[in-house]
Amino acid sequence: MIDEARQRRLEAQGWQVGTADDFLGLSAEESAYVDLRLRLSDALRTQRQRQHLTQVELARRIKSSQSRVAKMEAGDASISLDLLIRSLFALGASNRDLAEAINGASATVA
Amino acid sequence: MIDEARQRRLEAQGWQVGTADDFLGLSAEESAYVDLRLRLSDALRTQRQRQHLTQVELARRIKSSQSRVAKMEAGDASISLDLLIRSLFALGASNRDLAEAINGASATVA
DNA sequence: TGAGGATATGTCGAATCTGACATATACTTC
DNA sequence: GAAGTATATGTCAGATTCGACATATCCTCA
Repeated sequence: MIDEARQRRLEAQGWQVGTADDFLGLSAEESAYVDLRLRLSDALRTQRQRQHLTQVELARRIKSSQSRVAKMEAGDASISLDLLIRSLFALGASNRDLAEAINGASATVA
Repeated sequence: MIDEARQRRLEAQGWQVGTADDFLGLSAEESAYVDLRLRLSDALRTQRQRQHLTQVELARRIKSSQSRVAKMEAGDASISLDLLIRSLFALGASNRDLAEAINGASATVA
């Protein structure tokens, strides 16, 4: 079942999903927001790997740490959209690239 | 001169631009980031007005305050992309809408 | 003129996010 | 299986962003 896998991934990333408001109870805004984060996470990892950079190298470039980069790519809840988007720009992404990452292929799990 | 007007707007919004690194010295990442914020600000105001909502009403909807909404629309530096994007979603924006706001008409001043 | 609604600006303590670091796990290559 | 390299996870103090509130400015209409 798709939703189970997705819920597991979301919960692993620190989203409170399973309690009072069951997963399917996420409001449209909430799920749009979470989905956006996953898309950007994926885009970040893809771009970094495409450029043959290690997490350490990217971290240095954005004046952050390897652990932050790992968390960005994992979709960790402690990472802001600001940091994700700044990082994509640091990898040379344009507005067009960003728009494509947001609007392109689904970030859905499984 | 375009850049003067833009610099004034940026400085008014709290970006440190005029000191050591002159405006034209903003790195590609920095100006992409600032430009993105302006685009989202504009999109937010446009969408709010299109829906005939006051700042107070939007604030209530996103569980924030009128002053935050005003600052969002002003491109104030104390506002995160997270809040801006969450607000757009709260106004019913889709990923496609968001992508268009990011990739569409320039947010350049004057 | 002035009352009322909408928006702008400044400030605050609380909440969230940050970089850094330590440490763990995973995968090669020897 | 040790050493080396890459990535993942947990924690923390300091920085940033938050909602809320007070207050100011700007319109419009009577």
